[in-house]
Order: sequence, then C-alpha cells, then structure tokens
Amino acid sequence: MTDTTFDADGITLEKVREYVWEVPQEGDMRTPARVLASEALLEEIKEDKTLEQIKNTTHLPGITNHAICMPDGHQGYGFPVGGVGALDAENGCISPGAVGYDINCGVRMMRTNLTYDDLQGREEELVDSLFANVPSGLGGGGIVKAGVDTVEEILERGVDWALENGHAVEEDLLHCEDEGVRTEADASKISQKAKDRGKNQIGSLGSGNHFLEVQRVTDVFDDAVGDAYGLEEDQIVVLIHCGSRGLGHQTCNDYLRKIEQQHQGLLNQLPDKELAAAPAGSQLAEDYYKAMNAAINFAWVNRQLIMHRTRQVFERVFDRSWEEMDMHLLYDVAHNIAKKETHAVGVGPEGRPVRDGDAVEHEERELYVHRKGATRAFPAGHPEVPKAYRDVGQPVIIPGSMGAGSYVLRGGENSMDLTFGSTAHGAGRLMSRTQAKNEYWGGDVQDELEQQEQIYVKAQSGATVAEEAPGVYKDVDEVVRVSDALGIGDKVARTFPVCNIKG
DNA sequence: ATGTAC
Repeated sequence: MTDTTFDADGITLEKVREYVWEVPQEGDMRTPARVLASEALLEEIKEDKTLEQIKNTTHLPGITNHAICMPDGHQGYGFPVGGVGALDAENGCISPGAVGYDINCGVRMMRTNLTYDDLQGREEELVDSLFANVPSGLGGGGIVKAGVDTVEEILERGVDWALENGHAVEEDLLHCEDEGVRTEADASKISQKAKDRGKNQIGSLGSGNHFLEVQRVTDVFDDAVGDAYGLEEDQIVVLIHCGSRGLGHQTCNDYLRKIEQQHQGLLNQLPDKELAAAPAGSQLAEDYYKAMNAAINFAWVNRQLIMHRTRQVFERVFDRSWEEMDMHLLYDVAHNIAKKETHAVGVGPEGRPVRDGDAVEHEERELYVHRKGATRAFPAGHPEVPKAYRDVGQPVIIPGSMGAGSYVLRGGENSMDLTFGSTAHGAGRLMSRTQAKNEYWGGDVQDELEQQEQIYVKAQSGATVAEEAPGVYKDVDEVVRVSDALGIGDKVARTFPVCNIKG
C-alpha cells in the first residue's frame, strides 16, 4: 500500500481521489471498476470476494462508465451487495443477479408526532402488540389472505391496489419511489409457483435482516432539510425493512435458470455464471424486466400493509387516531432493483460511451441501472423527487443494525455524476450468518440490548437475533460519512432503536 | 434474502 494504491490480495486499486478507488481496465474488462470507500472500509471490503465481483461486473455487455461498489459493499450472488451497474438498455443486457434475489428489498420510514417521553415505560406493551399484529418469520401468514387473482392485481397495480382496498391513503403513494407502482409490470410473466408462494405472504416481514423498528430521532444535522422531511430531535419514527418474500425469490430463481439456458453464448463470455444476463431486446430481457417490475409492486404493497397495520397498533396502544399522531409516510425507497433510466453519458468520437475524460460530448442514454444493495439518491430539482421534497432532494433511508440506529440522508449534488444517482443502503455485514451464530447467542444479545441500551427486541427465532447482532455489521457511521463526503447522499438525521420486531 | 440444498 502506498499513498496512491491499495493492495488487496491480488487486486490493486488506484486512488483517483479521496474515497474514490479504481481497478484499472485490463483483459476482458469493458470498463474500469470503482470502489467508493475510505481506507478503513477497504480493509473490510477486501476480506471477501467483493472486489473480484465488482471487477467481474465490468465484463457485462453495455456496462457504462464503470461498475461501482458502494462504501457498504460486500459479497453477494455474482454481483456485490452494494453495487451499481448501469448497462445500456439498447445494446447491453439485464442481469437478475445484479438486482438480487430479494427484488425490491427496501425501506420505508413513517413519522409520528410522539416523543420518546410518550413511549418510555410502554416499550414492552408496544413491542408485544407490534409482534402480535405484524406477521414475521419464515414461511406463510400475511396481513391479507388472498387468492392468486388478488396477487395478480397487486403485481400490476402496486400500492394503488392497497389504496382501493383500505390499506393506504393517497399521500402514501406520493411519498413512495415511483409512487408505489411500476407500470411496466406484467403479472403473466410471474410463474404460478411464485404467485402461490406470494399469496400467503401479503403483508409480512420475513426473516433475516428484515425488521420493523420504532426509533427516536437523536440528531438532526441539517435543519432545513429536516424541516422539509418533518423530522426533529426526540421524535418517534417507524422504520420498516423488508422485500418481496418468496415471490421475489422464486422470480429471480425462475429467470436465472431460463437465462442460463437460453443465453449460453453471453454466459460463456462472463467470468462468473452467477452474472447470467439476457441481452437487451431479447424476449427474456423483456420478460424478466416485466416480471421484476411486478415483484417490485408486490414488495411495495407488502411494506404498505405493514405500515398501515402499524398505524392501527399505535391507535390501540396510545388510544388516539393515527391522523392525530401524524403518522405519515416520510418516504419508501427500494435498494434491490433495476430500472430503465436516462442518464447523461460521455461519448467518444465514434459515438460510443467512453470515460468522462475522453468524451467529446455527452448524450442522453437509456440504461438499465441495476442497484443491488444500493439506494436511489436523486438530488434536489430532479423531476422524480416528490414535490414536497423537490427543493431539498430525495430522502434516502439507511438502516443500521438493531444496536446502532439508522440514518436519513438526502440525495446529494454529485450522485448523478458519480453513481447514476445512487448511494449506499446500510451497514453491510462483517461476518457470515453461520459465523455470527458461533459468536453470539440470541437471548444474550436481547438481554444486553435491553439492559444497556433500553432497546426492546422481539423475534420469532433466537438464531435470527444472533445473526443480526450489532457486532456482525460494519460501522454505519463510517459508511454514511463517506457518502456525505462524496456528496452522493448527505446526512440529514440519525435515529436510535426503541423497539424492534423481526423474524 | 429464501418453504436456508440440485
């Protein structure tokens, strides 16, 4: 390691500038790979296959500018969790592994006008009531029990279905990425098996790192943006982190197998089978995109039902209407998706995308922006930022571990130039689930959190608590510090857990 | 992440 390079066991990164590192283009790489991280985070990132994977990603046809690894990057299926890959939507490809198994895993934050004082002494009652009323854990059981026809409606209509069926109010849609619906969804592109898995899971948290957390706002770093978001110190908020459950998982699996079979030519060009991709314009690329959009809609309805049920739980516990408690959706943002987006891309003399320094002009290009474990972070003024937040930028919600709290950021000024409008999505794991279960015991973790931090955790399984112990995660403060310093997602507020329910 | 294994 020198001032300008970082040696990571066989892969040498060159420092472009503070927090920007590059794996130079070589061999069959189509572009360089970039890692946005501090030296401290790089020391952790280099411990697994993250760097190799982000390098592999640059082999995908149509990769534009560079494959990008976020400060919270870690190893995933083929493509790192914490990766952004913008692939040309005309001449490139789309890759299910670069979206992730949990299609539209994401987070939403709901505000309240309660303060920490209002809750103290009632944490147990609240956590018990949430746990009893919000389905969680592996397998079936959701807030809505329905048939496949209902699933199909949800797949195509997204949160609009929830609105029509009394699980949402109009404003909920406005404060959701894409207003809670991907219109290019087609339920007929989702397998019967996936729909069958989904029909018993409409409105359910799931397991693993998914949770519902009641939190208090401990810091507001930017008063003006905090104001626009309706956040102030000591306020109680609710954070919901979950995805598309078995339906999304099945959909990812279905299309990976089909793409592996039908696009072997492309597969053979790639260094890792897990990056299997369908060429833009192919039938499977179109089908996967429509299916993925449908699974995205399912996940938004899932988070919506859980949020609305949480309003009802608060109504019972605090004996007031949710409107009186000001329980409005701040924002819902996905962190496992791909989307056709138009971005300004540097183009060389032959009209092909080139690195910015070599560009003779910039052109608007349509790209499949894959964000896997990465959050959209559009800056102020972007037309896709809801009107209420347009002047300050899109809210970005970064969940931390259950002992460390979470952050609210706003899309930064540099995000469009550096990351196709994206930033990190969380703390990132430090150790595997298996390793975590050897290091921790769920009951001990729970007792310690309650006694030392006054955090009340209730889970279906002790193993899940061990797997999610605060110590298995990277330092979320450092991840957010780097995002803020790069100007891709700026710090707005920090929260700390009060009650947490999980699978 | 996931009815935690093709």
